[in-house]
Amino acid sequence: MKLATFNINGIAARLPRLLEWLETAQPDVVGLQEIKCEDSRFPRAAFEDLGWHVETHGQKGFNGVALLSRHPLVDVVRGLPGDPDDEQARFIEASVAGIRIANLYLPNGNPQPGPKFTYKLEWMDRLAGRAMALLEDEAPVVLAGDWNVCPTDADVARPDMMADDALCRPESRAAFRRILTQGWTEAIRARYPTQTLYTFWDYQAGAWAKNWGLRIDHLLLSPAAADLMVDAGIDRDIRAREKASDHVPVWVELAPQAG
DNA sequence: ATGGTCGGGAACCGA
Repeated sequence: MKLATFNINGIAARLPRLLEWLETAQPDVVGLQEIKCEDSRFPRAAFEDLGWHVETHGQKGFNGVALLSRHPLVDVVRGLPGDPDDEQARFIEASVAGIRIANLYLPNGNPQPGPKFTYKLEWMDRLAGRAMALLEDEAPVVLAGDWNVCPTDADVARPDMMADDALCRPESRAAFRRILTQGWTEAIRARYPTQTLYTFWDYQAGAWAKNWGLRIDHLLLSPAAADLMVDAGIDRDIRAREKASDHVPVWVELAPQAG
């Protein structure tokens, strides 16, 4: 079972690139972030005609997440539990083939300090609560998404330039570590402990050409899921394509479950 | 060159 996360930065602009990548990468489940459209405007048929199951949680213009799956998606939860007043579409969760997957688009938090940074930290605190609850699940669990957190300076090409950025602030990193230490395994760092790896390159200032990247898209595995991990990777090359997203897909391959 | 690049959606905001 291959599970992936991909911030596509607008489904309307990215549909051809996304379909290409699905064809070549052959994932079983994909968490998309920044679909940037209402549910009614998501091009469901483009995926359903190819055999995908589709669940969306969108909003007009910004944010928005979706799940694509080769197998049926059941027990869908839309919105991060814990704050009924939160109107931002950043979280969708479902079960597929005995695995629970939460797909998240964590708030960016810039500029910091400020209300957006406060919202980011509140959102991470709420996510920590949901993550803790999910660890009680009998199924293997994967927390997938654009976390908008560089866990360490090794995940930042230009740490000096990013020191005051909400993606790198000690408060953001501490909140990320608090979730990790509940018992989650970060798939890419487990698979590649010391490699310099990025998942995002800004459109500005020739960041891709200079490899000024950030590693902010992560897959966190519950202990049961980590036991099943056979491989993980970052599909870096598609960043070079015309009309590419500023993020690239990150994936993990889990072995079939016993029994 | 005191900007630079995208996407959404129709003037700017978000990243």
